[in-house]
Amino acid sequence: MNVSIDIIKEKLSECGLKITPQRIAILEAIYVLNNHPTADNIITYIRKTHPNIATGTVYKVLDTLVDSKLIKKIKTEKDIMRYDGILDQHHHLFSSESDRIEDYSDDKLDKLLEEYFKRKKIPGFKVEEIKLQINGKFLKSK
Amino acid sequence: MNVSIDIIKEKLSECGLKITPQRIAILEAIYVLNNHPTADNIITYIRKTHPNIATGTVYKVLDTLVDSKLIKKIKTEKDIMRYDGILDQHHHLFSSESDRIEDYSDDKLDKLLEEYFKRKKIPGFKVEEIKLQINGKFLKSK
DNA sequence: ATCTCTTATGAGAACAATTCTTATTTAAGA
DNA sequence: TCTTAAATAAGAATTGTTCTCATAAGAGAT
Ligand SMILES: [Mn+2]
Ligand SMILES: [Mn+2]
Ligand SMILES: [Zn+2]
Ligand SMILES: [Zn+2]
Repeated sequence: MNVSIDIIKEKLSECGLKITPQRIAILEAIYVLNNHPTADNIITYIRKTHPNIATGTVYKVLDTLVDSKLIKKIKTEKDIMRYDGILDQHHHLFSSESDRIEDYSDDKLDKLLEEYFKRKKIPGFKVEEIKLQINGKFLKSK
Repeated sequence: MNVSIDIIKEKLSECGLKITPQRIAILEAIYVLNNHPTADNIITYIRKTHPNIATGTVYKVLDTLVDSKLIKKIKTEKDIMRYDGILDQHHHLFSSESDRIEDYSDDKLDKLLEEYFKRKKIPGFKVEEIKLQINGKFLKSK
């Protein structure tokens, strides 16, 4: 991902959020780190340039960004939250061997699912979003 | 769900696990509580009849049951693990307003996905399991 | 039924991720 | 520049979970 500081500022103010160095750093970290970082990944990253951002602030900002829909939380089986800066509809590949999570975009599949659920209603439930959780193994080499 | 103690014992020994009152109580609780209980839900439930099962034991047993594939963990956006005693392939409906999680089984959909991924290979990844995470709102009542 | 051995459990301390509290600082509009 | 509401730093507190270790209890062998 490649998002300039200016774009980040713009995103923040579009959401009616005050523009602070902490928020910029954290949102930028999520974009740079890309692969679904944990709060700790983000802290480690931003401390290199902003050594005095407090841990609590990072968690607070992450919450704010989630509430403002600038980022998303990812459901995992571990006691660690992970964050996603990519907002376009996509699914996730979860490694059954490691903590690796990769994006998987597939318009054709999304169409297929949309079609399917256009007919097949789920009684008593209003679908807002469908995400595939694809579990498996990544083959050799990164 | 309606599983007798005898069936539970059978399941345990099939997995080569010692049959203990704690394991029976916990597995039964998961079946009775049904809707994807937390460790705490399970503790509250079993304490009614087994007031002295230790908290640590419950977590230990849950781990064991997951390892033995008698139950499954459910990925959520919260810092609380949830467990599922239903092993047949099924998906989950996640409430965007509450912590409610309901099962959703759909053979036709599973067929469709299987078909789809028979052709469409994901490069560098070996799919083991595909689950839909269906987010939305439950409509009134229940 | 008893013995033996291994495994499971209870109690409570420890831990890691996250949240909360409070004094201080800062962004942004007036 | 002034004002004010909102954000942050620091560190304590909480929560869900894991760990440690002494004791208890399954289960196969006798
Ligand atoms: Mn935790
Ligand atoms: Mn926690
Ligand atoms: Zn993603
Ligand atoms: Zn389920």
